[in-house]
Amino acid sequence: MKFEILVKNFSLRDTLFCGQCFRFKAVEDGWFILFAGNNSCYVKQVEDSLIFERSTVGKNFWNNYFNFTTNYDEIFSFFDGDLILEKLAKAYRGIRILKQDPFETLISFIISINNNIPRIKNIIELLCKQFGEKNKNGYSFPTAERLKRYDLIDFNLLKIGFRSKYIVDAVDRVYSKEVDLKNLYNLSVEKAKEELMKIYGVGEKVATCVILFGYNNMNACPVDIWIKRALEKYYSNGATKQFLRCPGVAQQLLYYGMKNKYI
DNA sequence: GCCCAGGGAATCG
DNA sequence: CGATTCCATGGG
Repeated sequence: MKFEILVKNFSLRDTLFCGQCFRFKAVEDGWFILFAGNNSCYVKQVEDSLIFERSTVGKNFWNNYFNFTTNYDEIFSFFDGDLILEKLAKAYRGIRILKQDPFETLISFIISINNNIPRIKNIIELLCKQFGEKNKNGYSFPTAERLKRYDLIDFNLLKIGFRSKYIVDAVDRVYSKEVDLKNLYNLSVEKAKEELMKIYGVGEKVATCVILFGYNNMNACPVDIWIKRALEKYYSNGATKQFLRCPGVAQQLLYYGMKNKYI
């Protein structure tokens, strides 16, 4: 399928590179191959137009995935009065928090534990190639049903390392619905965290990433090493009221700003 | 050889 | 409770 979505104050590049998602690849001439769950497309931004080709799914899916129905101009204006967030909001106003698939987000951020982004991307790509289903642009992200067929030894072949046992436990609990991922929408951060942290290997950080990136709960605020550094540097007296108006986006701006050495 | 990466569990005081 | 240590792997 081929179509176009008109966008305003949006940056495909910043949205993809700001560290929230892992399954995309720059091809040529500004095009990206983008995967989300079992869907995929070729996508390219030309000014205020987002062009899709070879999409496996209609434009409603991507409209939702990119969160285009949410007013981000308003969210960024929440930060007025906080000098750091103001500066970041101006530079990175094109960022959107994606609405990713909860299971894909869960497994991806388990893989992210004490790991770096290029390696996380590699492992996830291998995981899809090994255990996903082939489609016209590549491979789907394997479902819990599919991953249920494999064990520690299979995952270790992908160099997942000590995280393999965490994935096995996550697949078990999701498949058995002891942790029912469909029930976590619209829960408070604390309640959702309580559920997700039943999984061996899922702590505060991974849980809040799933709640933010998989359930689009803007109150979730994952704290990794970069956010820790940013908080020490700029918020040693605690978060500002502006920060607390949208912790999810504030956190994403700080992460991207720190990694880019922009702040 | 060292240190680090979108951390978490186990152990110890 | 907080602090420390171990966990696999690859890049710098």
